[in-house]
Amino acid sequence: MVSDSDESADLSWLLNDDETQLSPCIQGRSNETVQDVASTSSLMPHFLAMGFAREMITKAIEESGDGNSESVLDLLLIYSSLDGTTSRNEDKAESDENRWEDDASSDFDEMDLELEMAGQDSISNKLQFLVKMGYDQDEVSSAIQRCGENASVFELADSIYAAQTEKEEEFGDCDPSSAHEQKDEDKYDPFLHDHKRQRFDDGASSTHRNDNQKHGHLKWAYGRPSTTIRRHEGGGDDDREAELFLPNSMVGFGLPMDPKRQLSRELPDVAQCPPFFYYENVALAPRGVWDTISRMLDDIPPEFVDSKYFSAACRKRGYIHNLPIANRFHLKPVPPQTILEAFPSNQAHWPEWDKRTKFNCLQTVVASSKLTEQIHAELKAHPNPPSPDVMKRVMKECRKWNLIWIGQNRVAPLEPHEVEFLLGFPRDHTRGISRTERYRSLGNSFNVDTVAYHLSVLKGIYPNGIRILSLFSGIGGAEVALHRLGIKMTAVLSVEKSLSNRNLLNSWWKETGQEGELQEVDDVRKVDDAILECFIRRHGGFDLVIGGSPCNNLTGSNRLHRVGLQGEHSSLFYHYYRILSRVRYLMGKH
DNA sequence: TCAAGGATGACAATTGGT
DNA sequence: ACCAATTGTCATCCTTGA
Repeated sequence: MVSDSDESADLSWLLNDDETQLSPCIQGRSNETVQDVASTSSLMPHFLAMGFAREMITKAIEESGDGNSESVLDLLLIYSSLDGTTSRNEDKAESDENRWEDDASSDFDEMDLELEMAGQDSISNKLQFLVKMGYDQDEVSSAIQRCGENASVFELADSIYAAQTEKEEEFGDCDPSSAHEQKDEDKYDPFLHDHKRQRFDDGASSTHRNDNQKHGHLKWAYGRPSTTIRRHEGGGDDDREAELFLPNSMVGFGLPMDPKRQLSRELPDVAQCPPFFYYENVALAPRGVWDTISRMLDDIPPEFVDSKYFSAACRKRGYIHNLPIANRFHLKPVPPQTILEAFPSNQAHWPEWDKRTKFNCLQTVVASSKLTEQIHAELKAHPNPPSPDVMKRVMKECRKWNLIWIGQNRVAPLEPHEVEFLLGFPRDHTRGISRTERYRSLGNSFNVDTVAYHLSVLKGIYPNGIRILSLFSGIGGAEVALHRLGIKMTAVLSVEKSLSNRNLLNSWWKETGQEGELQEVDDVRKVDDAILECFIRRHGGFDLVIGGSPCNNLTGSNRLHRVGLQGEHSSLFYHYYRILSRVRYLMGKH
């Protein structure tokens, strides 16, 4: 129930201490240029808070020349999208073997070298970066002219796409009469291109960026701590009901059974054109990560959802998408909502002092036998029920490792098929690969019921089938969700690095008798215009671009390399952005 | 395949001050 | 009673070396 009028209210109360610390930098952005040394040094904590490495920031500040925070950010994002490793510049002289494993990366390496040589010229950097991303050089040049030299790479990419859209309009590819319907969210037209682009057209990019930044906080109001919001909403009985909609309950735009769920929202103009896209990642990422992701994906605020409202296991995730949100429906049959409903046979051994009703997030690894044996030994040695101290220790491990009771005083991790069940996959979906692999692939996957709830709106829109680009497909959570929704997949381009996962998806595709064409690619970095254009020529385009990029460097479970979006794996997010941009451009061209 | 390995951030509860 | 600061509790799509 976060309406626009609420959002436009005074939001200074949303800013916590960390954010007030950032304000000098944000203010710095609103100035045309920030050249004094004091302001430049203030950029460091700002970008550190965004998750960039210190060396990378130092390099970016040096190379940006003018110390303008916006050009520094551009450089940082360019570095990040080139390679996650921040130390690579010191390693320049060394061999390249540990950087990219395949040929697809070689042009990025060249690009990096060129960046080195280009030195101070950030305009040239941007131009080269965008050309390397696949944009036409002339188009980039005119975009720089339109947006000004200070425009960020996002704005430039955005502007190029806008120009394409407008060109398309001139050729009459789009029916202007349908433009009147776009206000009506319930009648979302997936083929409606937006013509009223004015976000970056006046060239005052830095002030716009500033507005976007502030707006970002506005839109994130529902993502803030409930204590603050509750205070804001005032007292009375409404508080009880309001809690359902509060951010920390992570219900997104509302649950299926909730009559007061939000039914419409205002999407940025740029997001109101095909294809639909759906992006997923862990909700509890380091500070600033979702801000960056959101900024790159049309400034759409994430929909944070905990899958505990859809299954017997928690799964806190953020989803950024441009799907309509009215008329969502729940996948049938509705899965068991509690642990004991899911596994009734374990009730006999479940001690009454284990009050869990939901599992925590299902992870990629499970508890060792040593741990479960320790617990067994400890409980056996103590009276029943055990002392509060023992009880507390046991419960801590049970919660941490999602253990279930399989006998008197005996606990065990979930079996792979039980994890499949909890996540909404068919039984033995991952069978055939090693046990360890199964846990890892499942732990990295979607919760099918949650994703299907979001995707259910597509059923009415595409009665004849859907063409999808599935990035980071994994074991095919998106495909399974669409299949279970009864949405026919006429063509799928699936990108997944793991061979065993690709094999799984392939077998599932055949076993379930899919009539559509499944094309598999092994690396997002190999997805170029040629591949995309080939698919588009063959099938006419994409209806949905879906995927969740690696969370390895974002999740709290990673004790060693939780370094944020620029991490080795998580930086692949930028390829999601790149590919989505290319798909939009190429579809506009055809 | 197993076992061992903390840090970060959200939130609740508490404290301490006015 | 209120606000701010502090402390406590809890959860987290994991990596590495053996």
